[in-house]
Amino acid sequence: MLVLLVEDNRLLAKNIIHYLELKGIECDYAESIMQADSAVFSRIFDAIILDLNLPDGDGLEACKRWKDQCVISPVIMLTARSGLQDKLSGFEVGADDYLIKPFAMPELVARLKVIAERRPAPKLLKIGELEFDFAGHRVHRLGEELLLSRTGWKILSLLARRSPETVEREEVERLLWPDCLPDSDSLRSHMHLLRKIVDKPYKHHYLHTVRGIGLCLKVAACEA
Amino acid sequence: MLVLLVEDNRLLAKNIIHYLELKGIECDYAESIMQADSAVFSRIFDAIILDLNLPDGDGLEACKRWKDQCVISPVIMLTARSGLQDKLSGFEVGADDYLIKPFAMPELVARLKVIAERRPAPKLLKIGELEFDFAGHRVHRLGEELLLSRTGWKILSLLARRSPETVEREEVERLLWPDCLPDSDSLRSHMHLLRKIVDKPYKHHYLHTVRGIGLCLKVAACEA
DNA sequence: GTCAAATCACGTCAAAATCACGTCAAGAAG
DNA sequence: CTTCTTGACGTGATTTTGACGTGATTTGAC
Repeated sequence: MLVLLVEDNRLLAKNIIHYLELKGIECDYAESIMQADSAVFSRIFDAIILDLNLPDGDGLEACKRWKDQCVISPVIMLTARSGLQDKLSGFEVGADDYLIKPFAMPELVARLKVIAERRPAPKLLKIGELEFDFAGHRVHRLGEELLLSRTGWKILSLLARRSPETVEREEVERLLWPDCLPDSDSLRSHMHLLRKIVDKPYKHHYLHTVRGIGLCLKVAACEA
Repeated sequence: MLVLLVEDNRLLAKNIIHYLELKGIECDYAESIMQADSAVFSRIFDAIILDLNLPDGDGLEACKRWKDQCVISPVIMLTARSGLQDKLSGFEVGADDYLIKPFAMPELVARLKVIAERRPAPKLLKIGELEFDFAGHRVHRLGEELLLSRTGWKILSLLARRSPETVEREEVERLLWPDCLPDSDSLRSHMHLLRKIVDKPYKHHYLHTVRGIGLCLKVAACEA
């Protein structure tokens, strides 16, 4: 089991990580929302432990954003906010469980196990004629499956999660080549390949280039 | 949504039922374990609210029995027993959530909604011609038992639990070698062995490779 | 201000390099 | 003995690279 711990209190974090590892649970660690974002979108966790008071923003917002963007991993909120309204806000933005500080480690582990083993049924995201299944890593257009390469899927799913926002070129490149951006501009080729599969065979085009900015995936105005 | 409320305090029960119905949640009612048993085995509930102190026995035992007998409805325990050990016992026997009395109705509803949407972790599972017995660590295909190695079982059961999701290669490897991922790619060999037993002797193939992503086990489109 | 040249961002394509995977067999570990 | 690991090989898919064309945008001299 692999969990992501998002917690800015380093001492507490260290204790949690240590305890989880004793219990055979592997643990990635983020101490800010920014760090958490890049972790969440780069791999799938069996669960995310989310503190709500973070230096660079509110955990509630982050959780809502993740759920809106079809992040599958279940989220357990870990916080000192103990009011009923606080809890309800947590569940409102998609939390799978809510544990109040101070808490007992064994209870955290018990709840982690429950939410990790019983995942929510995968939801499908529809954008026009496109239908995304993030859990199955598949896309369909008008019922037909689009056979994408690994890179093609990565690009398209990022754009879908952000749709109809425009995603900056650089961000797409960071997703594809996290270590070092390529000297040449091979993203162009990938977009070409992607378009050939996603848009070319169909009437309407969903992949758009915003010159000088980046890329976006959205329903064409004329179609809507 | 249909829930089963198991609670011997009639006044509290009436309040809960009333509140749930306000929220559009249908509610069956049992005031003893005996009544609960007959309800649980006669229909499938989206969730079961289970009080632990009942006139004819302990809720913990009932819960354990249900889970042992593959009742898939999630159970939320509702009790005055607030000790850590009580909670752990609850999760131990398969509870999906644990709420301490006194509680706020809106929180109960929020938690009900979360657990009702989750996919259950069954002990028996059928996927096409395959039949899994997770407790007994056995698989049958068309009635014949498949004799798997320890590793083979681990891989296949993970894929089955997640079916029809695609499980990332890395996650399968983490399951097999929790400590350190192997330098060489021996998962390929295991898949080869596994396919020889699971798929090769039969017409339809269930094990699929999603190139660049991972593996999945599912009923082929053409078969359905 | 305006016009043309230079520059830039992008689409297109194909060849080459690389990678992921299925297959198998021999050896190691239990 | 069975099971697991390793490594080698072949194949086809994927990714990268670089070259070329086009139209937009900037630049700078007039």
